[in-house]
Amino acid sequence: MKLYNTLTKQIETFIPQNENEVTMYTCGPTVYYYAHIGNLRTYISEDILEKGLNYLGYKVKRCMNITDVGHLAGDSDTGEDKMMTTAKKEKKSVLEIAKHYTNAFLEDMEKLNIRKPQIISKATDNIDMYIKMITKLLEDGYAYKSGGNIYFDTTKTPNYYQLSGRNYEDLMLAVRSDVDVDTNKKNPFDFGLWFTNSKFNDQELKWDSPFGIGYPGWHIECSAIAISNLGENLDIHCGGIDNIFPHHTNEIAQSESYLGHKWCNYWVHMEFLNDKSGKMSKSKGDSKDLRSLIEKGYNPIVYRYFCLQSHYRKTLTFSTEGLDIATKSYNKLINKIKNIKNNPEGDLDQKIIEKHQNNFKKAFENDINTSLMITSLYDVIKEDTNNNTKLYLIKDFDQVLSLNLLKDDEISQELKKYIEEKINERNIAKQNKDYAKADQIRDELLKQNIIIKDTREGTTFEIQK
RNA sequence: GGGUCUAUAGCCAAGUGGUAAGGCAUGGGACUGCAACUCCCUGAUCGUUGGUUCAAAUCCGACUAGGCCCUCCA
Repeated sequence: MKLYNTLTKQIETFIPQNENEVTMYTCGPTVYYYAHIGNLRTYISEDILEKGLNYLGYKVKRCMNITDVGHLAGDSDTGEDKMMTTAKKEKKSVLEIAKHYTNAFLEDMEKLNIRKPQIISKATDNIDMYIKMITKLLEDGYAYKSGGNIYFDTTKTPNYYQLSGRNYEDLMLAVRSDVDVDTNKKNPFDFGLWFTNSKFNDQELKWDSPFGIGYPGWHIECSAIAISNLGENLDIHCGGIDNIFPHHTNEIAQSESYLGHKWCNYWVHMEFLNDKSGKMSKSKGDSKDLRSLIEKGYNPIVYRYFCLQSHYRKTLTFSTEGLDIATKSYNKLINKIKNIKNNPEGDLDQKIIEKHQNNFKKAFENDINTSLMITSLYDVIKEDTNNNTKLYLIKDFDQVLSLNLLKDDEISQELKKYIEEKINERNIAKQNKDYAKADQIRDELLKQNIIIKDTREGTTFEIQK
């Protein structure tokens, strides 16, 4: 298995610390609004990574956080807490907001066939661990108290800039003039671990701690949740590419300072979903969430298919045209599979099976080459072999792809009977050359999203989703 | 401005030194009462430009364009 590692900027052979089990941490959402489809692209890629590793025979222990403590909402220092902003707007408590959008997030995951991570942990459930870590970091001299807050001293970690590929001087040059400097910090890139004295006085959730009543900084959460759930040595840490700096950089600094040794071996970052103008994001105000796609009639699984055609380390341009094309392509694919499914025959050909499984594996092992994985699915469909062998392989691949390739349309007996009667009626009309009536029946069914198909074997139907 | 990534046909893309996979779309044909479905056929010398090499889309340099990060964001 080859994976691109942001830490070394190279494609490396993946070797987990335990032979058969992989620990995987994936940064989760901040639940102040519906997840953006760009966020969801990242989770789809992570899902493929997890299932692909399963396919190769690894057990995967995956953990994800849910951020339900606030982060700043605005770009400037007038910004307020995101969770607070929504809470005020919707006249609910911060926790009610968090609960609502956490559930919505889990529903989105389910609709996209993303497996729920084995461990999901809320930021607000881990305060004790933050306190434990911060206490030790203070004791060991990695952190300091200033102006009522606790900060991490970035000059204490020699490899602070490795992940981001920057250095102190570059960052100094890059300091933006429109953000006020926090005068409590010793060094400009130090970051807060615990705040009791925020510039923003509207943080709703606060906890008691040895450092005073306050709330945790933005980075300690992931470190603490990862370490307490997955142990001191992590195999893979995933997240969106924008997390490289500062979030993951800071995670490494605080985690390794706390642990006293290297923490995570492989850092895997997912590229963005853009539109023609560039990055799509919640803060940009274009609220492209999965719900709005479904309202427009798109199948969530088509969005998954759309994402899988591309590669996780390449920006993908989102457009409705692109999604329309993906819809056609996906429907065609499903149709082809249906034809195979309707004519099961033959004994499994182990040689063929092995050949295609190897191709599929190779595609995955090549830094998660999902578009090649899809290609190998098409290769199976085109292969000169019996249908049962094809079905076996399609089912096998779909364990990873999760595109509902073999899912049956759930249809009630009454509906089926009704449609069959209508088809029968139409065929009689056709025999009598009463095409007006035949077309009328076809249109009538179409209005109910039922599509009629005249094949050589007879007339079949399909329910449009 | 600094860092970093990307650049293959209309779109998504494979390709990791030996003369460009695949999917969708387009056009043509078969099938059909018409249509849809299905099937067959159909397209690019790889951003530009130098260089290395017997040989480059593939390696190196320059340039151009674009994305992302540098502020919470997948």
